[in-house]
Amino acid sequence: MAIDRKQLIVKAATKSFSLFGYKATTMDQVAKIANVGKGTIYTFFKNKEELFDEIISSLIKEMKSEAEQAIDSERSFQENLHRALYRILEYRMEHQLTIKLFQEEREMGTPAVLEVMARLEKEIIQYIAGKVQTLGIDKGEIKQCDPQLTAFIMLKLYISLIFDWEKEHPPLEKQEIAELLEQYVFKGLSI
Amino acid sequence: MAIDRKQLIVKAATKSFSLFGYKATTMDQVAKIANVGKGTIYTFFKNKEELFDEIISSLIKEMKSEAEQAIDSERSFQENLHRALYRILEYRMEHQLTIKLFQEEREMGTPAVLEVMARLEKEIIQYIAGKVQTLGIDKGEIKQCDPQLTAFIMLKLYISLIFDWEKEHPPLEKQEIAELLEQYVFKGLSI
DNA sequence: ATAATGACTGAAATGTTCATCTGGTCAAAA
DNA sequence: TTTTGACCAGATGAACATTTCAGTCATTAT
Repeated sequence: MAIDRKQLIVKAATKSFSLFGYKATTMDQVAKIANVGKGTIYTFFKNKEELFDEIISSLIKEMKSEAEQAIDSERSFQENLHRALYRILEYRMEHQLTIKLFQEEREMGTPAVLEVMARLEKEIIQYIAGKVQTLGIDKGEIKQCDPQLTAFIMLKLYISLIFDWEKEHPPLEKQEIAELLEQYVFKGLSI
Repeated sequence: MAIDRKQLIVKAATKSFSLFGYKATTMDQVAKIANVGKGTIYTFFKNKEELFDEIISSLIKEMKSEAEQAIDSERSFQENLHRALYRILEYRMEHQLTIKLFQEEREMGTPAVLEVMARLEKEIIQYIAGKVQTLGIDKGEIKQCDPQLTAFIMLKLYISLIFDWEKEHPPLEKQEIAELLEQYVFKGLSI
């Protein structure tokens, strides 16, 4: 069977988006890296944005899978929530694609990138909200609360503590953040 | 005695910054509104940025004064913290100058504005941290905790709940935010 | 004397022009 | 039927021209 051209294209595009960002990646460039004609890309994807979206969907899937691996049914809900959130934000800090896109969002405000980053955040909150419901509320580990709002607050809190705090102060260790989560959120939520 | 030219200039500049933002305000414009020669401005202020800084210093003073008025020694620390923070963010939403500058920060990223907004945030955190120490810790109303970190978390939490949450959901009422503060932070801090 | 002024200056921002680039198409080739 | 790259219209940005503006200082007013 012939080589899987679609996969070649996706790989090439991922590489280029990671290296140069969304805007600075040209379809000619993607075609060249993938060793296909430019027209071929358009037999698999309606346009540049759809190609981008498909890559982001994979990214989201992988992030969820990473978070899922961080969860350990032997541990408490609180520990697991911390581990999942921390894993997600670590993932964001470790991967060239998310770093580049985050930078492009702040520095250039490319609309397609803004859109996609909003979707990413929404999906993370959705995922965390699910865990708050199933691991926290359903299992009786925490009080009744709005899972959406709780997930939203948790994510914002983590982003503030990891990314904003260190703009003016020495960065917080993973352990310190876990303790803050305990101190500020769980003492209020636990039964 | 002759008219107070310095005050005229400050008033004119405040008006222009509020209406057009920092970048779009010209010194000629300020001079014209103030009915003084442009050179006169430079007898009172070294440059445009120093004039801006003086106006921001007044703004900070007024914000603190507003917050101070919201605090009522009869009430609990928790209530007072909520009232002070909410008052500060209300102030930011109500005043043309802060609205305009916030917009200029996001949309244009004018360096002088970024700088000044960072100072504003720092001063708010400093102020709140002081209240956490004197009203909370010293009076024994809450546990020992890092006042800086607590103030930082509180402010970020409030900004998220007031400004970010409503990007995707119906806005939260003042009362709801107070309850979230109670639920997520105070249950963990109170003795 | 001192205080106030606004015409002036150079640097930086902005507008304009035009050649190049790029997302997307489609007729031809494989 | 699938793949391709030459082609097109609109977007982009480099190069240059023009305007704007923060800040100065010689002159004027008090």
